[in-house]
Amino acid sequence: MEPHEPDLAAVPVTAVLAALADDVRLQIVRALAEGGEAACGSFDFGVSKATRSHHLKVLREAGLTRTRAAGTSRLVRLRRDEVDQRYPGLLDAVLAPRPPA
Amino acid sequence: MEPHEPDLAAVPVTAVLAALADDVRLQIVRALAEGGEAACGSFDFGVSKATRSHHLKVLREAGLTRTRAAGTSRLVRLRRDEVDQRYPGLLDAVLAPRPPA
DNA sequence: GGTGTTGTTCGAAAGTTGTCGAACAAGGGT
DNA sequence: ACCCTTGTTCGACAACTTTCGAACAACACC
Repeated sequence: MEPHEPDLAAVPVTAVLAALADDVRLQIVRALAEGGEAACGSFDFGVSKATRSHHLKVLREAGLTRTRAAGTSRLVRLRRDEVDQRYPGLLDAVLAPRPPA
Repeated sequence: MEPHEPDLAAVPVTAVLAALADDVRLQIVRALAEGGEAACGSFDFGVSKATRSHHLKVLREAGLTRTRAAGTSRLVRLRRDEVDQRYPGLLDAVLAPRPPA
């Protein structure tokens, strides 16, 4: 089955925000923003692979990432341009390094 | 008891995003961004007053709004400057009118 | 004091989410 | 063919969210 990667315009804002409103997922997005394309397995943030797979699905279905198969792996990348076009400044605001709490 | 209005720097990004990731709350924020200070009761988005009170609490505790008493009412306002300082572009990105889905 | 308006808090119900282990599927090696 | 690696899916469970009505608190006004 083809992965479900909706047009960003078809995803409600609240779904995009909800996708970003999780610590694990935010770390994944941060890693993708810095490192470009990466395999699912490279996101080891202390959760099981089932959980990781779930989070990647949430990001994908929120229109934030794309996934393509590559051998036994799957490579994930951020849909940066599209997100920036529809929500200019959002990723910058969310991912920017911030003064410590 | 004084309303709990944390310093924005003390609120995790994910909590801010989660606060915005709800339809009712986003409508409230939108109304505040356009109309300035407003009484709680002015946000009639088809939910009961108990629910409305809950959502305003979430926004307040995410550091997004301030509330002050005024007679029998409570006036709510967006902490726009502070939010813009800590998350430059976030509110603009989220509240901007968007091309229809 | 009593009455009405405005909000908050409580308790409960329904739904959603994050998490896991186990089972499964698809590829690449040897 | 066999196994190992990499991910996805399933079923379950706990925790959190959204929502409501009802009860309560605070204030204003007659």
